[in-house]
Amino acid sequence: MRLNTKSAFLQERIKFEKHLSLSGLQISRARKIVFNEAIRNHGHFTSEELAKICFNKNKISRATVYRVVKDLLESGVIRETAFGDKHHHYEHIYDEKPHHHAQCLRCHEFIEFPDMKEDERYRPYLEKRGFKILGHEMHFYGICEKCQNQQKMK
Amino acid sequence: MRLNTKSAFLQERIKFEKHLSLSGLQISRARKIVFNEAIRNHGHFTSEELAKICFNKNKISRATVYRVVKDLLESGVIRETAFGDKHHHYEHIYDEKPHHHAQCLRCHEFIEFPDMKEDERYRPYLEKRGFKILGHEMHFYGICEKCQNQQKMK
DNA sequence: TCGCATATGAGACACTGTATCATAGTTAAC
DNA sequence: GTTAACTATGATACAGTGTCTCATATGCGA
Repeated sequence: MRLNTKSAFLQERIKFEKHLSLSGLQISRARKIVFNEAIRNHGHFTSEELAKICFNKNKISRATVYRVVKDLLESGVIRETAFGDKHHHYEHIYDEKPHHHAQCLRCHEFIEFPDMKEDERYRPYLEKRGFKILGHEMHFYGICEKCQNQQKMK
Repeated sequence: MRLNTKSAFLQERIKFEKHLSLSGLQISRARKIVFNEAIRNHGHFTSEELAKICFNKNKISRATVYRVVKDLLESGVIRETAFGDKHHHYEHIYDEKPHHHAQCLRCHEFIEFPDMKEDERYRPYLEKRGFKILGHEMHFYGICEKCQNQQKMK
């Protein structure tokens, strides 16, 4: 964990609250709780998982959690990771180094690798078309080392 | 459209049929029809859209289309685009220039932009870890121009 | 504190993708 | 061409995810 963890957390909260007020939304109890649980979670999570946690701890309803997840996404506090199964996966950005994912088509395991800022060359193209970029992900797919070896053994 | 369109189409069909026979699957009427409709479609499509087309034209049932889409995926004729709304999106690979996608979080519309080969710098990193890369996609998300304007009008 | 706009919870709902199973179609051997 | 064995199909039911509705509760500016 980095030294600036506390202030990074605060920055995220400020980012979120700023987004809310700019959008005419309230800083309600439910939004605070869902925000905290999303930040507390240090892996990937789905809306359903977050909803279960928030309901068990604080009786926040499923519908509300789904609604707040959208706010978190739009504020840039969490991002959607580009997975292929039928759930939406998210991860928070706070205290994380920018990274991308490579996924094995057989075992569906992930490899994370650092962001090398290669996206910068794409930005002008999208911004010229009026697209407001909130995030990006480089998504590789293929076969991981383990699965390649298993195939050889057959 | 490129000059080699016809032969490229044939190659795709051979690729598909080869996959089927290697997997012990039959080259049935339904599989031929779904293959043709997937190739005919020159944008993104979801299983549901494909199912509607195949049912209206040829009375192929929804369940069958979903099953054939899996075959098409595994044979490499179509690929899943790494997207986040609740449908799976596919596009066929035949006759397409490499490109990536940006998606609006509100209206879910896509912008396509050309591949600038920025992924090349990531390859050594993944290959060093034994990951066999079969493809990649750069995925941007944000708010499109139209949706930004709609927010302002409120 | 009051009044109004926004948020919430509970449940119903729509939709996607999968499973089941009886029937139909395909293939290969003869 | 027939037959037998296997695979594919269609119809339907089902589970799970995410959205919508609406009555009630809460937050916020005056």
